[in-house]
Amino acid sequence: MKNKPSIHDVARRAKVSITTVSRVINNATTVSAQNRSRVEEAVAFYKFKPNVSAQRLARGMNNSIGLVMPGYPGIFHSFYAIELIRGVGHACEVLHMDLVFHITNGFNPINTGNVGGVIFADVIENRRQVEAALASGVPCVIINNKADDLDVGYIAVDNVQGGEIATDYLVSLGHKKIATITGNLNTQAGAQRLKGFEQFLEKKNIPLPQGYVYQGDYSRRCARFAAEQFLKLKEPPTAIFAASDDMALETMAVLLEKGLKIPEDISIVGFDDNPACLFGPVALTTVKQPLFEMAEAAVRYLHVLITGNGAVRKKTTLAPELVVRESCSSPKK
Amino acid sequence: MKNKPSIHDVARRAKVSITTVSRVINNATTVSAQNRSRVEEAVAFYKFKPNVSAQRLARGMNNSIGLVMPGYPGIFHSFYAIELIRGVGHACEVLHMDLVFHITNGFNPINTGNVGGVIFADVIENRRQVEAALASGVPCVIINNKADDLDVGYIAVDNVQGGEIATDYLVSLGHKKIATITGNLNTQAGAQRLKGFEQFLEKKNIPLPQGYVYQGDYSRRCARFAAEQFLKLKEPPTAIFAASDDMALETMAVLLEKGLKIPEDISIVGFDDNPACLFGPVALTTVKQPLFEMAEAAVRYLHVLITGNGAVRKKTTLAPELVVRESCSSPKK
DNA sequence: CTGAAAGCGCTAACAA
DNA sequence: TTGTTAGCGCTTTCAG
Repeated sequence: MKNKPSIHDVARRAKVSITTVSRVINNATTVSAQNRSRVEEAVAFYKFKPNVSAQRLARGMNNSIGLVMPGYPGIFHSFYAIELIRGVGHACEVLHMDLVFHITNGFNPINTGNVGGVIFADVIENRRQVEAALASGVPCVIINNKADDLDVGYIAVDNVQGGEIATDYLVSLGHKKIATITGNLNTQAGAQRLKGFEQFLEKKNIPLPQGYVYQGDYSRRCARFAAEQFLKLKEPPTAIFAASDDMALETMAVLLEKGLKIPEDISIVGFDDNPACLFGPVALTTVKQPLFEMAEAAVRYLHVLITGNGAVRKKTTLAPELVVRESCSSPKK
Repeated sequence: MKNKPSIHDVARRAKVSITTVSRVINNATTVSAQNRSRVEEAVAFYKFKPNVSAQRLARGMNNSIGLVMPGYPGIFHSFYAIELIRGVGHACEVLHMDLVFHITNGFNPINTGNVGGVIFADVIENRRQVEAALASGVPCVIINNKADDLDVGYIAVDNVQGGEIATDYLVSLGHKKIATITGNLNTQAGAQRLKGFEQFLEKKNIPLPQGYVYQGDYSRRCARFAAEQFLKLKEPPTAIFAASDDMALETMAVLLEKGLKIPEDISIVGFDDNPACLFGPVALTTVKQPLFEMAEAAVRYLHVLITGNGAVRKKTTLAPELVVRESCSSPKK
């Protein structure tokens, strides 16, 4: 249980001042080659690692970013959340920032004093936390929620457009009876995908009968119920737009179990581009959203704000993209 | 962009010393009611939050824990990893510790100087990181890997036993032709579940024909291949033990597609107790391992080591448990 | 190119 | 119960 070596130990061994050691650590150019190599030797000798707390305190700045995610059940098993975590984690590693991870119930205020910036993975029931963070002065950015009423940067996918392109594709194939299984409508993504769907149908004068909109929550479970409901309708849909790939997959499973053929009997389009959908009986046609990239962009955004060098666009909207595979075709006559 | 209030501002407004403020912040009992309420008023007035870096520096101690996870592709989409993250996150929140999240490729040394303790979510290709962390003197704990050759605490499930109880159940049902789809055999869990499987079969003198062990990697993709292989055998198995629920699910899907009935034609047991397996056409019989609890236990373990109060058991092995549902029955005569 | 000295904001003896 | 006083380990002027 040895004491950790400090900058003083290194300085003593290298026979220089702690200032010089500090310079070497921070790659300052103003150190003679001789001193530099002596310091490096001493650093190696002691396996010296600077104390991050001391650095942060002295610099008055913090190179760690907080990722706050809503803690509602199931979110951590969604492709969405995982991709964000991966993207944020990866970008942090590249930029040598620490990722501190907060799960929030929406009530406990997260301690923003402790991080240099914070990413809100979504804003569902935690607006107050965003406001508190903003008020405290830490740089913030919101992912996947166009918070236009808040003075905060965001990086979001255009989910209305996502709903539209999925629907457009189905309509272009000739479908007139299109149902949807929505995501959790408390999430902006869920609400906007539905909006895109309804909006496009209206524009094309395609009716949306009662029972064609099943209010889901992104879970496989509800997709199962939804699919069963749709099948019981007197006029079952010939195509289904599911607001997540997980739900689309479960829908397909139900349909297959009932002996239906995909896409011959019924077409499905999902949302996410979850790689799990490449395998299985029928490769899923879906709407791809650049989750990983969004997450990375959020980290870079904060990095610029924290370090103060560079400029950023405050509000970024990314376009989703249709990925055509095998789960859709024209309806049978 | 106001400057953050410091303890001095609070002290000045409350007309006390900074020490008293510090005492209030840290819930010391030795503060008069009067002073306490004045400090509280001032804290509220300034919305004062202590600077965590300064606290850590002054205390010489760090209440944050690092979670190190291997970064190989796909891990973040596994039930296993997600449950660990959830468990660690939850426990950290309860204990007021920060969770700093490290994704590692096994090469970059993680900076342990920066956390009070570290949890290794598994030890696959990162033994050197564990050794480095240990050498640096930070408290460490390993989850789900019985690293008996390292002087470090661990909390692990008995995966050999897990493989045994799954096999035992199948054997007790009367099966003689049992195949397995293994996990990634580079993981201890994968190797040990296979060991339990083989060991039990040997004990019961049940032959294990060539082709009955498919070396998988926990992914759905390989489960699909495995299932197809098994079906092509001249003597297909009447039961399959899959080393993860994901693989079991995909196996069931393949079997169902081929027109087989579960469990009448073939029995399946999985591993994990992933809630996704409750739904679907046939509820999966599986081996439950307490992932969330393991993760929580790891955090508590470190918390004790870091704060120095309390005692801990250094090596903990948890027993897995069979969860019987509907995917197994006796083989047809 | 180098080092002395003054903090960063807070905690923890130690006295009072 | 309170305040004074040293640091915690590092960065950063500012002289030299």
